[in-house]
Amino acid sequence: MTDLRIQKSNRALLDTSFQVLLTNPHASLSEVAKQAGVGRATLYRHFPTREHLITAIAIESLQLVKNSIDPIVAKGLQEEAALHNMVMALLPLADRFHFLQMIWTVVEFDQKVLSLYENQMDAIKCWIIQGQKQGIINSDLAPDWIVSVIDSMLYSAAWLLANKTMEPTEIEQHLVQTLSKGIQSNKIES
Amino acid sequence: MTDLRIQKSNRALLDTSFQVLLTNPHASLSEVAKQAGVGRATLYRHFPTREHLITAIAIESLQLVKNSIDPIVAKGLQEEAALHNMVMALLPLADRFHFLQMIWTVVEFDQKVLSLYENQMDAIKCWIIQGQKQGIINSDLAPDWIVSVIDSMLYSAAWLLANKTMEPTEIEQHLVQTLSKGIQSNKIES
DNA sequence: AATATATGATACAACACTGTCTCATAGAGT
DNA sequence: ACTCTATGAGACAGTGTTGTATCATATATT
Repeated sequence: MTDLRIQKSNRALLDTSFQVLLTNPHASLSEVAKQAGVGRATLYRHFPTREHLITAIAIESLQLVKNSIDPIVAKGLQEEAALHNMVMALLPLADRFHFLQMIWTVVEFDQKVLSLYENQMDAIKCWIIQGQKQGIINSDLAPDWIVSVIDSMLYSAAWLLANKTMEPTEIEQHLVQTLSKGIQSNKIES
Repeated sequence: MTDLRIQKSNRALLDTSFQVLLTNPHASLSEVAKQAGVGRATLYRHFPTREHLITAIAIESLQLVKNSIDPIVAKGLQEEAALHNMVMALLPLADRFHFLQMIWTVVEFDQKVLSLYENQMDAIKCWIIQGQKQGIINSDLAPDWIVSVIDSMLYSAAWLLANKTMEPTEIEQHLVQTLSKGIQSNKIES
């Protein structure tokens, strides 16, 4: 039914352009196509404009994030371990966060992408608020602040990962530790 | 001696282009000149190329940061208050950090700027290491990680400030609190 | 094997931005 | 008041990118 060639090109373009644009948000589409091992014309057949391409990557990134987060959010934030799980689930997607954050400054996003993003952030925010009610998360801090901190620390982690200045496992530990101490409720002193 | 017009144009260009490029790193120089209320030709007289302009902003930003940080680093990190002071000194310059971090991904920096930046980061790193030896800062965390976290949290703060989602004073409190708890040594339990 | 179609290569016009140049003018310094 | 010069406006060529169109070829699908 569906031509294999289409799927192959599509995947190569989606994957490669993500990598390329992550490194250089203003790489030309010639460059992207070249790196993807695909003709420039083919790129335009799959994605009519540059904006379409970026939007597609953004949507896929948000979908990946959603898939990782949803089950954890669903379980609720009733124990400290949940925060740990969240960070561990998000860390492999740090580069996707990085992409969204970076491209945001360069491109005006589609309304569809915007609402996807906001829904995602709202879900985390509600989850945080629940954690605050449960006494897990420090209630002195505004939920918006906490979400923003999680976001930016993932960015940090992604940067250090990309530049290979630290070992992935070490970054994991540091991220969980710093974040936990930074935002957890200080009521619990065992 | 020095023509006032030169100074006026130079200041307007430096200030405005910082603001404009902060919002959109790929704004054209026409746009920059227009916003600065200066002719495009004048911009090119002051800064021969786009790279010269960006380099000039970067150097000024690093200088501002240096001026704020140096006295605090000089005092050393021997008490918790020092960390507080550092954050408070850096917060007003969060947008400068934001700029450096953002432009970094877009432009290959001059070697001069690069070494300025690295010296700055090294100074903070040494200061952190000192704090670790003093038992103020958590020794489990790599200095590189801590520097990166400070950097990214400032970014967070800058973003929230820019988007006016939170009050400046509230952001200050949250920033100091989250950072302190996140990286301070946990030996001290009063 | 025969047909359909996705692809690569290439040419093309439209467009925006860069950096250079010129010239009249407004505004500095003396 | 006079001179010097920084500025604004505009024209200009060069360049790179975008998006469209065409055509022969390779490769799926049937």
